[in-house]
Amino acid sequence: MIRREIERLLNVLFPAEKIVIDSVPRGRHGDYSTNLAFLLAKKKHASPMKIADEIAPMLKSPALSRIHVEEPGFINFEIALDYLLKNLGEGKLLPVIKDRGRILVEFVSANPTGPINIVSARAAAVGDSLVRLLNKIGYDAQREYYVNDTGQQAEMLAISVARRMREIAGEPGEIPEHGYHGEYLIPLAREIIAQGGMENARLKDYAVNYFVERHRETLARFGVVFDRWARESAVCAGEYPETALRKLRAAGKVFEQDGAVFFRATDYGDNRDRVLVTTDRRATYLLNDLGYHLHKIERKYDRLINLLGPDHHGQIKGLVSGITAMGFPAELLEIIIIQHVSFRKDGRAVSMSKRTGDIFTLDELIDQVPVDVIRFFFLMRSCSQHLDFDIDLALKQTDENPVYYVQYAHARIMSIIRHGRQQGIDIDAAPELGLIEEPEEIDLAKQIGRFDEVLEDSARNFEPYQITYYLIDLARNFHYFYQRVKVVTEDARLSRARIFLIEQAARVFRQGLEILGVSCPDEM
RNA sequence: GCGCCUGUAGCUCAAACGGAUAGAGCGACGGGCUUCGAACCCGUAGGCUGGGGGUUCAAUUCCCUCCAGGCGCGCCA
Repeated sequence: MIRREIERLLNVLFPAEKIVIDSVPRGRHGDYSTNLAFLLAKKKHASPMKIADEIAPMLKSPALSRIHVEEPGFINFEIALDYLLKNLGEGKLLPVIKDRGRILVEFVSANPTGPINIVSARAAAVGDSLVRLLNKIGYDAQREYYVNDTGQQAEMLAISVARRMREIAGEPGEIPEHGYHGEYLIPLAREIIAQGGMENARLKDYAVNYFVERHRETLARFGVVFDRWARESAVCAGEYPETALRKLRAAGKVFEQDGAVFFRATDYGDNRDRVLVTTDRRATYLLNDLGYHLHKIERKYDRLINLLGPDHHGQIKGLVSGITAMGFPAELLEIIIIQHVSFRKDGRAVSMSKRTGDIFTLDELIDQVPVDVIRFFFLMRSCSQHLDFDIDLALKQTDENPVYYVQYAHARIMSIIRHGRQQGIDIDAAPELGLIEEPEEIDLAKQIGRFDEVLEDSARNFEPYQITYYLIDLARNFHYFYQRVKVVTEDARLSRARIFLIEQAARVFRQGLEILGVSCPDEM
């Protein structure tokens, strides 16, 4: 909340500059600093120090107690504690700005041909938290799941299931090489047999729906509920792919070659042109996907965000250039690649290939590790980082496990407040904020006041992990504070003021963990 | 071969848009409970940020190049 105040202050005076506000390194004076003097120095051909000295006296705000200049030209700002505490008291914790816009986040979208694997699970955690975050700060964000229920994959699924059914009946039958070999098809095959079997076309739909339902259940166990399950078949039925093709053709970006229809993706920097319609007149995945995105755009979102697995980065160029070619701004679509998860158990890497059937599914993971821990671990890394998931560490209920570290801080606060109440502290009385003056208290208050900045940054970068880091850091800060400052003492007024402070910390833990989709118990 | 991602302490990772002395956790070593929850806290050791060049007042961050690892390069999805 302070940073925004400084931004406002500087923007009024220097609206043309691209001002950066940083936090000041530890051991130096101040809380925030700006590079403004360096920017102006270049234009005015003066020394940054001189300019900083000129600007500093012009800056005045109730949010700032002190402004001073440091070599080689930084302007440092110190937070006015009374302003900070007063704002915390008024509940200004979240950077809520009304009507920021409508955002659609599409994620997981696992093919309905088998269980949800670990990379998709990570996407589920990230996507869900992203939506929670965006909604919390004033966007209208929704979760969407795209079901690829047409094309060769679905056919192959039906064939594989049929083979499994024959196998159960005692007839020999190999599953084709590109079919699905996983044993997870066996229960489905039995289910269909129990219903007296069914012809091929119905079997395909049945199998697809079976997995869509499994996915829905698994994700619900994981705490992720989608607002909408879009079907590729429905998109096709609505003739969206045809419309996409027409738009591309109108833009002059379509040509025919060897009996197939191509999109001139190379015009947009792709390394080759992409097939839209095959020689046997079938729409490719790209064309259907472009149609699907037309469908999204038609629903009037200000922003479309897609989370994709690392093996899909090859298709980004095609999709983005297609959207651009159809006449939509490239910024409309934001694609985030969620990098791989390598998974270790008993010091051994576990393979996740769907083809071999040696799969580590989200369900299996949830069976072994608490959902709180899984989600927290998935949100501890930037999406662009490969993630090492150590299941042995995840299972530890000790201080090594950061989830409990954060939850413990909150439980501890709630315990102190209970204790305070027992000691007769009037929790409902207005706190005298002026009594807060110990350095540990001030540090804690300042860090609490940064929550809104973390949410802003996190939302701008689409990286919920920044919140995770912040919460761990806040927990550390609180535990340190706790060790040095006694909250509940004989001094009732002081106790009340300190309880106010830790109440604010507890609020941040609750809000933050809620965004991560992790529980926040009062006792543990 | 082309494209994307990654390389920071023994291990796992931070450091948004270039900013000041590169920070945490785990592991190692040494301390701290008659006091609000020790699932906690404090201290010490540990770094040519993969190598080399460049741009800049300022580079872990941007550019070039090399090295190493991961992934992707179908008229599959």
